[in-house]
Amino acid sequence: MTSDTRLSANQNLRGKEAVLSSAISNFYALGFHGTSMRDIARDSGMTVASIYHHFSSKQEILHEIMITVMSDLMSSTRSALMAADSSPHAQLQALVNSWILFHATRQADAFVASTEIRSLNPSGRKLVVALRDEQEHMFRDVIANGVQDGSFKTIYPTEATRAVLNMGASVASWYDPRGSLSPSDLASRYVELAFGTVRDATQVRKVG
Amino acid sequence: MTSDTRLSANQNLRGKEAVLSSAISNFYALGFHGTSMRDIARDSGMTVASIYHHFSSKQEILHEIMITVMSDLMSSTRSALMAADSSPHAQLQALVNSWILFHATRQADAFVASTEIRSLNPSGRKLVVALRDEQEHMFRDVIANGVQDGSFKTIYPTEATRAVLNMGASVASWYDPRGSLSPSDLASRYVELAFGTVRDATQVRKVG
DNA sequence: AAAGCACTCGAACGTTCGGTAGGTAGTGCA
DNA sequence: TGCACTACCTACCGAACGTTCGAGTGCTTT
Repeated sequence: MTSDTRLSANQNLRGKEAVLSSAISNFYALGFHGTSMRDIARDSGMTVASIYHHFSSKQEILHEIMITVMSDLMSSTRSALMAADSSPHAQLQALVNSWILFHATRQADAFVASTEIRSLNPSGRKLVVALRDEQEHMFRDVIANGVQDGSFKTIYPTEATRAVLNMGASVASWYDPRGSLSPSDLASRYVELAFGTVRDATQVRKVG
Repeated sequence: MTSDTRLSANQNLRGKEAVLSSAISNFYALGFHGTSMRDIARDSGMTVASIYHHFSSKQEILHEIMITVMSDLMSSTRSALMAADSSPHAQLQALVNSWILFHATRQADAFVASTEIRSLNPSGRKLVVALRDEQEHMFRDVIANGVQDGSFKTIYPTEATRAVLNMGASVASWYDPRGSLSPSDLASRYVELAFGTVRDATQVRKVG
């Protein structure tokens, strides 16, 4: 019943999960290097020494967060893609929709995953960059297919891909869930923006 | 003549400028909290104590960098806007073009300015956020004008504005100047992407 | 020649950092 | 009852942190 108003919802978690939750909210607010083990300990209701029972280093905490979040993101978009029918239009819609939903509903996770890649050590970075590249390929392939079958008209598919990915990722840094726009409303707007960048002239053709 | 290959081009600078240059390349690579005063000192060819003759704190170094870069960015876009003719189409083109040129040619500056806002103390942050808001208004006004006079067809001008700003800002984090695409080539492609998000159907109309 | 000033330095300050040694309480199982 | 194991603790470590001090050094102005 009694709850102290802390950084975020780490209250009822125990052990590893409490550490991860606290670490994410601290990394989100202060960055990896701006967060101390004492910060993480305080918000997880543990001592620093206890954290080292679950993790061998601060770096390992970041590593686990990054891998988890990137994997979740990948499986979200992948399953959205598989649920969609095979037209490039439907596929891009599904991808962008799930991409925005993720970045709007798991803001801290997504923000940390995209900004703290440089704080990983070389081996961890290599792994995470590979995951990110795989993710980018998913979008690029769908857009390339759409260009090939004439669904999309863009002559810059590479830049369009990156633009779609980046405009969506930025959502994590400014979206305010207390505002009037729900995550799924936002997602449908970004689907339209994405179609704009690949010049899928939905609305224009609808009129004619 | 003799030059040691260091992090970047801080070699021939003296005093304050050497400190700022070194600080920017270090903040770019390691982040504000990941950079120590000793790092900055090493790459500026000074001792730590000497830095404190020019700046009262590490925080003040960041503050000066942020204000300078944001002001430069604002005056770049402002003068591009003033040089363009008054049509929303020409004005958005001018804005996006200068926006991308800035983020592609001054990558470290732009990246630090956009990622380290949270590392500023409250008063500095307030100031920088105000500059950023003013910058956003420049874009929003041009897009709003275009919607009003029928040049642009988007029904989500607010999201389109943010998308244009964010996809452009991300350029600083991935653009490789050694690649085949020059900053101005990249800029012209992003101009097209931006028109796509506001549904200015340039190419469609050109055909008819 | 002297005084003032901008600039730089080596050497340290107190504090906080990531991480560790060693112990205690509780649980499950033989 | 005794052993192994998980989960957590108090107390502490050496190293690195941002910052300061007092002492030069070399121009410029008088």
